[in-house]
Amino acid sequence: MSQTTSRSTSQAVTQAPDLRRRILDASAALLESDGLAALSLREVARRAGVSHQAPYHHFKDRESILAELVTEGFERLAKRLAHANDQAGALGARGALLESCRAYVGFALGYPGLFRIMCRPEVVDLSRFERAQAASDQAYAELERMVVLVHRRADDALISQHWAQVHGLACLILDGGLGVRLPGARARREHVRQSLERYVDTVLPGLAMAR
Amino acid sequence: MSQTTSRSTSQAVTQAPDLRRRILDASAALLESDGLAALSLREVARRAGVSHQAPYHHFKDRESILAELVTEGFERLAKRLAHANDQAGALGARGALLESCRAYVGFALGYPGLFRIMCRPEVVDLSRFERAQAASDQAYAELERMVVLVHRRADDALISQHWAQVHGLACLILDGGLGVRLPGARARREHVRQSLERYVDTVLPGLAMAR
DNA sequence: AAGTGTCCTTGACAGTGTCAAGTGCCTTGA
DNA sequence: TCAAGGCACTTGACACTGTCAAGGACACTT
Repeated sequence: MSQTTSRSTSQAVTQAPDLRRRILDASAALLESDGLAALSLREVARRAGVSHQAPYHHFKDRESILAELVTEGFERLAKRLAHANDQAGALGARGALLESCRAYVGFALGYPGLFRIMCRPEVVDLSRFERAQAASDQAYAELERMVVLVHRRADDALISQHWAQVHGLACLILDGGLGVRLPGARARREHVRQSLERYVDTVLPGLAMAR
Repeated sequence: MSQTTSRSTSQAVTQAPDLRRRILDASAALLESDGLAALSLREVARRAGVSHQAPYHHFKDRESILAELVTEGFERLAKRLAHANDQAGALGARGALLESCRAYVGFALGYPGLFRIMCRPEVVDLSRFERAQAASDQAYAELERMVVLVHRRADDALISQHWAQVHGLACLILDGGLGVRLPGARARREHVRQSLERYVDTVLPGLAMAR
């Protein structure tokens, strides 16, 4: 009991300062390694080395844990998109747009398990979680900023078109038929590169020639 | 025995000729009304008026039931896409492309529960179900046919771009932030119309002016 | 020293998917 | 006509899940 209860061993220091954080980390790890179906509260508790009820002291229910992961995911995504936007001065509109697309798809392919629950309302209902919704809105705002940057105006249909393009590509590679048709990470990356460049050249035909 | 078995009550005639079909129908209904989370084999069996193990005589497991629904879904989607392609002669490339996009998104919005499981590999792994995979390939082939029809060549990046556009729009309205930002079926339909027209005019700028 | 709140444990319950075994009815073969 | 066998389904059990309820150890206040 000296290990688990009294947090005085070096092991405890490295792995168990904050159970809440440990639960989130174990959940994220399980999500990426074994998928959503394998992510049960009890398994998470087991991996965190606590009883099956311990997580309930830090989260209301299973969905709340996933909502926290989703929130962090949207925040990271928003940051990446913002970074791309900020490079518009250095890279120009075309370069920044391409960078933004890469950021979105790259995030999805980098954290497939996380990205999936970020867009599955039956898993996490964003309207139930204010912070998650806010983080999602923040990511949307960055997409909008990019569209304004490129097209010089904010048009809902334009934003949708842009968002759908990157989101669709991400989903299709992750979950849809494109992933099956592109075996290997290298083939995927190459395909993403080509598809995104073609997209950028489609919406910015003028800039395409000048590059 | 005049009917299938000796369930000779009038009720049986109307509701119980084929348990396999009844299970599929109950599953589909549950999927659309209460969502995937509510779709349990036992609830389906209850609604079909049989014991919780009866479905296992017709399907290997839960995933097999969903795979059958997914198969039928892809077949219906492929048929709709084929119909749009076939109208290219009458409507021209632009009209047919628009019709194809509408078919895809319309299908997704018309059967949201079904469309979701069609693109969730953690729910139904297509590679496990030959017929489902074939139906999916059939739908892909129709998308490819449309791209060839419009661009006069088959280019993987072009197909991805097109597919991502319609798929992304469907997913975002169904599951992502776009649905939240578009309350009401009317607003959604209008938004879809605008986004798709803008997309079509983007990939076919020449035809856009001549319309 | 007593009380109080925090963090965690143990125990229980209903619900799930699935395996194993049993039951009633229809068809078939002689 | 009647026994044999198979088909369609039922009953029962198991391990697993999320969640509710209650208890128990410990630190802090007063």
